[in-house]
Amino acid sequence: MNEQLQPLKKPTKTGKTRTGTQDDIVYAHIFDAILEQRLAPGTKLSEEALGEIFGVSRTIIRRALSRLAHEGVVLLRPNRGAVVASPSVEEARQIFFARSLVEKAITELAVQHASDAQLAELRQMVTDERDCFDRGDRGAGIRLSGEFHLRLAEAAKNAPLVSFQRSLVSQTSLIIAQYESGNRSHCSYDEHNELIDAIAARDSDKAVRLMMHHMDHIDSKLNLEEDSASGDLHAVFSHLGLAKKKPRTAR
Amino acid sequence: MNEQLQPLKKPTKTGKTRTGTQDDIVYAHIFDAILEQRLAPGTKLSEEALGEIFGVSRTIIRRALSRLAHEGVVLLRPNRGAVVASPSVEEARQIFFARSLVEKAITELAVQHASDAQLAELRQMVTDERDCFDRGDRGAGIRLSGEFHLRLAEAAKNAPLVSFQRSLVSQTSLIIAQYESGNRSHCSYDEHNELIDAIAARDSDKAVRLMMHHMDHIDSKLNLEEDSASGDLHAVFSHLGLAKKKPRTAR
DNA sequence: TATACAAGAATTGCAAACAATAAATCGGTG
DNA sequence: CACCGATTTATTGTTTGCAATTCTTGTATA
Repeated sequence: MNEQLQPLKKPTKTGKTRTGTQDDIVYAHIFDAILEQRLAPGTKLSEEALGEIFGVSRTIIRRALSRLAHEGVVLLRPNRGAVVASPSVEEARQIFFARSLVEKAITELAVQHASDAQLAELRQMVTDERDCFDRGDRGAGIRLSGEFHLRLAEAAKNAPLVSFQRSLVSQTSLIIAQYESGNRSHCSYDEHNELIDAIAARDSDKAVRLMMHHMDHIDSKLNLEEDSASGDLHAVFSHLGLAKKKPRTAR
Repeated sequence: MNEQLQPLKKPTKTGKTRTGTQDDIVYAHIFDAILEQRLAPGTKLSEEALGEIFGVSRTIIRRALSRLAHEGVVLLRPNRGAVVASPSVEEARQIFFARSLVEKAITELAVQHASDAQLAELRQMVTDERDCFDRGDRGAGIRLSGEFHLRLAEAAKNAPLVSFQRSLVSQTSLIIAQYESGNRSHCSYDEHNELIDAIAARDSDKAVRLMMHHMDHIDSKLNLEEDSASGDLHAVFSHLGLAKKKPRTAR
């Protein structure tokens, strides 16, 4: 009577077998679902529904949602529940700016501090990433691409930057899933490999240059110029210019 | 019977009258107490005790502690409760590195985007800060000094950076409270004023130079070289050299 | 005397019940 | 027929109680 449908294993395909607390497991499941776009931006995340799905109480769900909100992939409106975040173009720009800043610093630090073991692990991740795209699993590919940057941050050995990077990568993945233009060739694993080479050679200038180019590359793949179809109805129909102003002149 | 001892007003002396949800109120109270060093690093934060103090349930306390843990001012150990964080020297270095990075970017952005109203508000904050130090309220001074940098980040108009800055400023305040050397003349409100002048003049180079100097100044006021008294008993008494090695040679 | 073990106490983790708030539907009215 | 308001419903916010884990302290033994 106490047994769950399934004792809630973590879904990550990356070999993370760490069987964390329920909290972490639910968090990871929702997180992955969002980043793999199985949960579209704007989707409402009902506490009760999620609790039933995962076989846990709302307390757990609530905490997981709180963590996700902290990372910016979930929007938590008071008394109105949680929805999958849908970054606006302006927010996307801000995130990219911050991320470029952080990636530059991380690259410089990684050149100084990355161990050979960490570099080997990064290479393995690039391989996994390529496999995903070859297999056609675009969602997992995007997620692994993000995890690559997160691991690189860990190699930089600066805890606050890692934490910030985690948030930025999550949101970036969301943006990519939301704004990426048609061609799916954003798969940048070769750029990742070049980057590892430069870091392994301890060539700071080259590594930074590659990273910046990589960022520009990702950015250029998105169509952030005009608002693509968003959930904002007002924005969608604003060009019609037939907004019904409330007839009451003063109140 | 439902009435509280005091309906939990926010403690901030900065005029933030926004009466948020209970969650926010408790969060702000603990936050300020830590930053003003009324709660020393290492202090255990019992959920039940705090709940009784604030007149709310453990649930609220728990959430507040979770937020504080996210910002790094509280350490949340599973099944072991929460304690006020006590950053190590290495952690302090990492935080300062990240913060210098972020402050530089924020300064550049603030030069571009800060409105006159925001600059006026910043000047007011510096005045308040000076008043605090004149009044001898060191704790509040440290906190206001941090809030100045947070407001400056808001003037930069980049939400992710603001969020990160909030975390960094909190931890920096904790570090200052923990590691500041004797002389209390760290009060850097004049440097803050100079900084505002440069930003108001839209002189990016000068503003950045002043900010970097300001960071170095704060850094130099700390004695991060040797571990000062921490909660680690082993470290405190290590010089005595009478550590009892466990007699068992192998096990 | 020091170590190992065990029982007790205290504290956190979790879940279900209760209360409050916002959305939605239905009915009334100009 | 459109618009405004009250009731109903659904969902979130909060409290309380129970279960599980950990820390402490006391006791026995080598």
